[in-house]
Amino acid sequence: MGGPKQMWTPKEEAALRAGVRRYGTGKWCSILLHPKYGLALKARSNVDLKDKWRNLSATTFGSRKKKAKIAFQNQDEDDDTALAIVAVANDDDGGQQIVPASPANDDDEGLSASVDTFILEAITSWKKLLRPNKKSILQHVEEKNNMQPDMKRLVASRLQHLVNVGAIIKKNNRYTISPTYAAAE
Amino acid sequence: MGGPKQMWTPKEEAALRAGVRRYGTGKWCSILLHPKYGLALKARSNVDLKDKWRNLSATTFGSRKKKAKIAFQNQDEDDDTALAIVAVANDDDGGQQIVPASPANDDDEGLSASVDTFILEAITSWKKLLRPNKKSILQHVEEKNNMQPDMKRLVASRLQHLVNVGAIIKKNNRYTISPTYAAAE
DNA sequence: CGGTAGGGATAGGGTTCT
DNA sequence: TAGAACCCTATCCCTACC
Repeated sequence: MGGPKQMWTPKEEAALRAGVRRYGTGKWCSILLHPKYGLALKARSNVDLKDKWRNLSATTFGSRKKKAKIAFQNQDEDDDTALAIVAVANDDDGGQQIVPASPANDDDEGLSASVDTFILEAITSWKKLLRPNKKSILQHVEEKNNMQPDMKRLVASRLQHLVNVGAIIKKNNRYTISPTYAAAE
Repeated sequence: MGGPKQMWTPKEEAALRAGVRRYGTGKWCSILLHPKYGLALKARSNVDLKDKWRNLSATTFGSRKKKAKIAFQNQDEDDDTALAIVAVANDDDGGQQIVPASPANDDDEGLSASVDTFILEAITSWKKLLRPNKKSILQHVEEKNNMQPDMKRLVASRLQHLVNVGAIIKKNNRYTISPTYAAAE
């Protein structure tokens, strides 16, 4: 049987989110039949999709005590309220428009969103004392998102963007989550 | 609640080993449902069993620090001089067939079972003479079971499992049938 | 029989205590 | 520092219900 545990890749998550956007929840087989999403999710079953969606929902709306990354994952309807990152995170096949400051934005949907997520994740999950610098963040993102050689530029770009929108703060070349966002708690 | 730490007693460990021998790893609830083992382990949860088994495995085999996968691929030669813990208690529940539930690959349960048989066979046939080391056992199994290049890994894996379970004892890189286990047969 | 929802079990990483 | 016990939760599995 399959190995130990198949962790979901950012790409798969993106495909799932986009699929739910299009077909709604509970249409797992429909999502798998979609040419694009189905391709990205070819290693997953309908039950897998169901389980993963349950997870995403739980971490998004559930306990706010943990990692801040949960605050930046959004999926359902509009309500792209307080968090700027949310707007970026919601891309799907439906004609998108926002996608700010995305230099290397190609076909790959969800890439910027994933990068943003990982950047925030890197910052929030950093061990107590040290705050990550750009290199540390890049390393984290590359681990999570094993891909593209352009990743360096993309991370730098998204990092700058997140600072610009006030999601994170840069100080002495090190980054922290903006108190405003942390306050969302 | 959950006062201090509840250290595992030898009796509990024995029950766990016997349970794994009967049901295999990853069947923690099954072990707890067993009338006898469950009784001895009534203070433990399925997760406790899983955690304890992980600890036992870790201390029984390599205290090699690196990645488990690397260690797994490197176990060509004998190297570890660990003394297998054999606290196997009164597992008089009748001679149980050695069950599958291999740690690494459980692609074929019957295969693991037969490998176990050959391993035990190899050890017993050596009994009068020298106690076999891993290489000797591998050779025996390969003769009996002409096949797969994966056999090396499989034998090593099953060997570890049998030690874990208390069926055989490893000492100075050589193996013997556990007295307790031999008695049960 | 195929798909879904939900409960529950497991695996593996983290954390805490000694 | 390491090891044992325990916690957290993503993933996987099982069953009932259409």
